[in-house]
Amino acid sequence: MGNCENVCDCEVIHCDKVAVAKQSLLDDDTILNLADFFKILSDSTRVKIVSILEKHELCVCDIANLLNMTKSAVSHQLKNLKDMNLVKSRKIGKEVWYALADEHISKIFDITFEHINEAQND
Amino acid sequence: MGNCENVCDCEVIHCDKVAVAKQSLLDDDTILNLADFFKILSDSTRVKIVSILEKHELCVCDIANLLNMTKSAVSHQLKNLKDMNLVKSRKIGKEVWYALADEHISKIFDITFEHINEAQND
DNA sequence: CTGTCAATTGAACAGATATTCAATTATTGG
DNA sequence: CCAATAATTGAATATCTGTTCAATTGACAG
Repeated sequence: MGNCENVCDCEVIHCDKVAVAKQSLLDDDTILNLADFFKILSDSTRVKIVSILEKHELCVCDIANLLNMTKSAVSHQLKNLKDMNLVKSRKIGKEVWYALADEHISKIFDITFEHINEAQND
Repeated sequence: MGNCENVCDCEVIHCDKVAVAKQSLLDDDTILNLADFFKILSDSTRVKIVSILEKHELCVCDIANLLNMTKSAVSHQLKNLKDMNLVKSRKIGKEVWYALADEHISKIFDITFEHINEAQND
């Protein structure tokens, strides 16, 4: 202890363990991509939208009615979801129909359910 | 169109589709649990911590050194992670060792990687 | 062309959140 | 008991984010 550089406000660290851990650190880009992906699912409104589009293709107005929200608020969130490649859209006349773009989301939701349910049994 | 109640600022919606979608809506509690779970992974610092603890049990000071952050900042985030049952801790003397509490996270990370990588090939 | 309506957009505001800083707690060794 | 130190805690601040509101765009019908 103390024979390796401390870059924070600690005096004693476990140098060998830290050195090993440092080698398997993910690069910043990967970390940021992961965080950004989870961030898009960190809001109730967006989770609702995704869980709906998982099963139904709907237009903005439909979703707004389902969630009892304004078109504007829904549209803003749909844009966020689209930017992150979670939903896709197709325009038909004046309406824009949205659907889920990726089947990974369903898997992630399922595993997350498992985690939540198990965590509650503690 | 127009023969079902509009609760938002839209005039025309697809009543039948909305009615069907309404039946399969997840309840608010479930939605909130999902969003809260993803929220905990929506921050770079916490993703880093989780990805480290995925492979190594470390104390607060070790993590702070690895991430070049203060103990305080790391401790705050570890508390958040622990509150959401993502990490567990054991105290040995003055040190507190943290480790991953749930193996679901690794699966979720893997699937998310797939999604990110595929999305980039568009 | 003109009016209507679904959808998007940008600015503004209110609420949430990550880090910092200072103070405190808990444990060990002398 | 006292000093040292790993860790936690709470308040404060700066930044980020979701919704609202008003204005605009784009497509269709007459």
